[in-house]
Amino acid sequence: MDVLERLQSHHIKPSVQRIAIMEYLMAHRTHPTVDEIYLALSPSIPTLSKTTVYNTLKLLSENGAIQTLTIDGRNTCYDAITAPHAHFFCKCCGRIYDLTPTESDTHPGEMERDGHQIQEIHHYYKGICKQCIAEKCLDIINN
Amino acid sequence: MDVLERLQSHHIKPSVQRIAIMEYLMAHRTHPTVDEIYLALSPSIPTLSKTTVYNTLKLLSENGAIQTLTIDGRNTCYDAITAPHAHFFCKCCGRIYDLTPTESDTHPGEMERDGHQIQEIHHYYKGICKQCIAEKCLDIINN
DNA sequence: ATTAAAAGTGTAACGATTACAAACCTATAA
DNA sequence: TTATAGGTTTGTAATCGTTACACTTTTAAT
Repeated sequence: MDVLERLQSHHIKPSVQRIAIMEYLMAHRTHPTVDEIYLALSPSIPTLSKTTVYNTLKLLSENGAIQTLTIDGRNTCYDAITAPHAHFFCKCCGRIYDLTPTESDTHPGEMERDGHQIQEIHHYYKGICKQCIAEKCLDIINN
Repeated sequence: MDVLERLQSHHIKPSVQRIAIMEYLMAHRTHPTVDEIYLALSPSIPTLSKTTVYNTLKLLSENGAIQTLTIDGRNTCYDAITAPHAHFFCKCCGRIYDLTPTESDTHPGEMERDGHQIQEIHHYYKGICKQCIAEKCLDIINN
C-alpha cells in the first residue's frame, strides 16, 4: 500500500506536507519524534512549520493512520505500523526497536478487561539494547 | 510491609517528606501525578516543595521502591506496586486502573528479547472504563 | 557546640506541546 | 476569469510539566 492509498483509506485529504510526513514514517522504521521528522523534511519542504508536523501527526493518529508512542515521557514518538506490536526502548542510546512478535503479542486481543472497553494496546520493554551491550556503554545503566 | 521497612529495604534514608510520599503512594492506589501528591500532602506538610516531590519520586523510582508510569505523555504517574502488572487508562475520565493479572502478565518474563536485555516491562491498555461506559460520557471517545 | 554532608526549598530556566490569528491554497460557483 | 468559502499551513506567543541551581535547613558525627 502506498502513501496516497494509506491516507485516503483513513479519510485524510492529501497535501504535500501530509504525504511527506506519512511517507517519512512509512520509510523510516525508527519511531521518530516530531523534531526528527521536522529536521528531516525541512530541506525538501523549506516552508514546513513544526506546528504543521504536530497537527499532521495528530490528525494521522486520530484517524488511525499511525500510532503514537509515549514511552519515555520526554518525547512522543510515532510509528506507521498500527497493528499492536511490542517495542523495546534502550536506556543507553534512546533507540526504540520493534520486537519480533510472540504469541502473547499477536493474540487477537480481547476488547474488554475487567469490564473496561479496550481501544489500544501498548506493550513495551526498557533495558539495554543488543548493540549497547556489545559496545559496553554500560555506565549509563543507572536509570 | 510498612513504609519505613519499604524505604530501608531499598536503601533510602527516611525523612518526613520521603515517608509521607511513600505512605501516600502505598495508601492511594490511584496512580497519582506529582501535582496530586503535592496537593494532598501540602496541608499536613506546609513547607513541602514541589521540587521535593519530584526529587523524592525520582529517588524512590531509581531505587526500585516505586514504579514510574508514562502512559499519557502529559503527566507522569507513580505506582507503589513494583511487580509488573497491566494498567488501563480511561480516555474519558483519565483514571488509571490496575488490571487483574492474567497468565501473560504474570509469566516470569524472559529477561531478554531479540538480544536486548530487559529491565522493565510496561503493559497498558487505553479505552473507556466501565464506569464511563455506564455514565455514557461517550462524546469524548474521539481521541 | 562545631562542622560537614545530606535533604529540602523556591525561583528561574528549559523544552515539548498547544492556542491562536494571519496568510495561503484549492475548488467550486458566478 | 474572478470571487468566494473552506480547509490547510504557518509563525509567534502562551502553557505547563519538569529540571537546574543556589540557598537554607536538617541531620549526624565529632
